[in-house]
Amino acid sequence: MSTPQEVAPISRRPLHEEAVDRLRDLIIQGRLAPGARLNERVLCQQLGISRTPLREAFKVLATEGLVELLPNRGAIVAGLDPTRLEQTFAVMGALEALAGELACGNATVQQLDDIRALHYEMLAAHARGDLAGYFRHNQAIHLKLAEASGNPVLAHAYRQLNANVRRARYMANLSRERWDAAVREHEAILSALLARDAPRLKRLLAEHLSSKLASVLGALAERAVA
Amino acid sequence: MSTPQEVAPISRRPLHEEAVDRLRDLIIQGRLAPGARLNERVLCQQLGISRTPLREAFKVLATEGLVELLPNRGAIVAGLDPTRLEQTFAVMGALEALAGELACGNATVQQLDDIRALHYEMLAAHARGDLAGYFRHNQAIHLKLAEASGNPVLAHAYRQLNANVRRARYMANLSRERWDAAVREHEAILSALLARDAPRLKRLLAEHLSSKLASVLGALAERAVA
DNA sequence: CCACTCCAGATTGCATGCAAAAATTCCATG
DNA sequence: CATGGAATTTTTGCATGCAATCTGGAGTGG
Repeated sequence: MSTPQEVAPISRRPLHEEAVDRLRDLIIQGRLAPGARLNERVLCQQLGISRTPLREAFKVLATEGLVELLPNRGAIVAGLDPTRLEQTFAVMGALEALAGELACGNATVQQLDDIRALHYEMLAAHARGDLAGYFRHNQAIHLKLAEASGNPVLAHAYRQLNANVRRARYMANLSRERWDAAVREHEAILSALLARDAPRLKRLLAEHLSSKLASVLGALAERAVA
Repeated sequence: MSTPQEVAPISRRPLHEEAVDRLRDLIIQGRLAPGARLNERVLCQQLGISRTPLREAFKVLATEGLVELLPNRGAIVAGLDPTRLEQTFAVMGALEALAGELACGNATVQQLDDIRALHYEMLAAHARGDLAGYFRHNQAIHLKLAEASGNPVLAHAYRQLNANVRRARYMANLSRERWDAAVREHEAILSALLARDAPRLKRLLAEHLSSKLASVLGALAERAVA
């Protein structure tokens, strides 16, 4: 067996990839608000690149559903209405259920250990009241779970949908109660995963997702009023 | 209710979109074989466009998983190995199950009628022995089912994964037996959908997909040997 | 006061140019 | 004859230029 990844680690990334990652982060973090116009010249200067790679990045982000391309009128950050968010959660639910089921059968011990480690780091962030750190580790856990399914197609689809969920997350401030509850849910999820108890894991993941949706929608509604 | 689509039908599409569609069709139909190098200059001439929109199309197709970008070395058509295909089918299964369930609840009478009409057109193609026409209507039915879920996010994810399945379909010649069986399966699926019997529909869709996978894998293996 | 037209500036879509990287050819050498 | 490597050609990555389109506003007529 060869090691195809290791042979060429010294490679400068193309500018358009860098641009995609930078812009995606900006959108997810809400620093580029939904509906905001993406002026090519301005972004070119801010990113220090020319229009060609930037426009390529727009096309990629449009395919991912994070920006909307208006022909002859440029690009805007895609909107994020509650309806669309609910629809996204419904699909995420189906994917996460499958991921959990497969992970119970396919996850390596190494992967379970990784997830366990991330779980404790997440608990640490929670104890510290470090919301950003909590989000980061939380995301990492869910992503690792998708990867532990052993199905890269599934993991890829999950990651792509997840971008819009993360966006909502950044907008919606977590209440302390909901935060504590989420941590408890994660405890149960981890325990089911480590026991490789697929039916229980699927149920817990569905409940967790449903609580998350309710929380995000609630916070989003508050923000809409304010 | 307004008719937002009707207001601006007279719009020339951007060249890069046209290029994406053309290239995607070429890849799905196998006219651009897996692993084939995509030379920019050659394709520019064939499509009659310049390199800029073509390169933008490459980025989009790479995000869709149909082409692979090799930094500084151009683009190639993504490979299509049986493992990856199985993984894709697993995800499709989860999505189709959800789509079927939602469609039973949400499909409009109009949508059901559309699907029924497509079904009979598919039967006509089958009777005629018109394989291409059969595939086309078959695809349309599955896509309409995803749309009838009322969840556009789901429909979009389904469509994207479907590209690679269609690719395999084009490569794998259907046996007469399998073709007849598929038609019978579709009869049952349609009946369950019209009865809005979600549990039965989900089961039938899963069986149908599983048969399809077996058929495609079998044909692919034969081709690999030959 | 409103609506409508037309013009100037700004912005996008696409083509092309140029430098860097890769592929290929060709020749020299063991 | 195989092999290594340097020069040449090809190809890619990015920047920029130009034409088409859009936006905003001033001016005119209703």
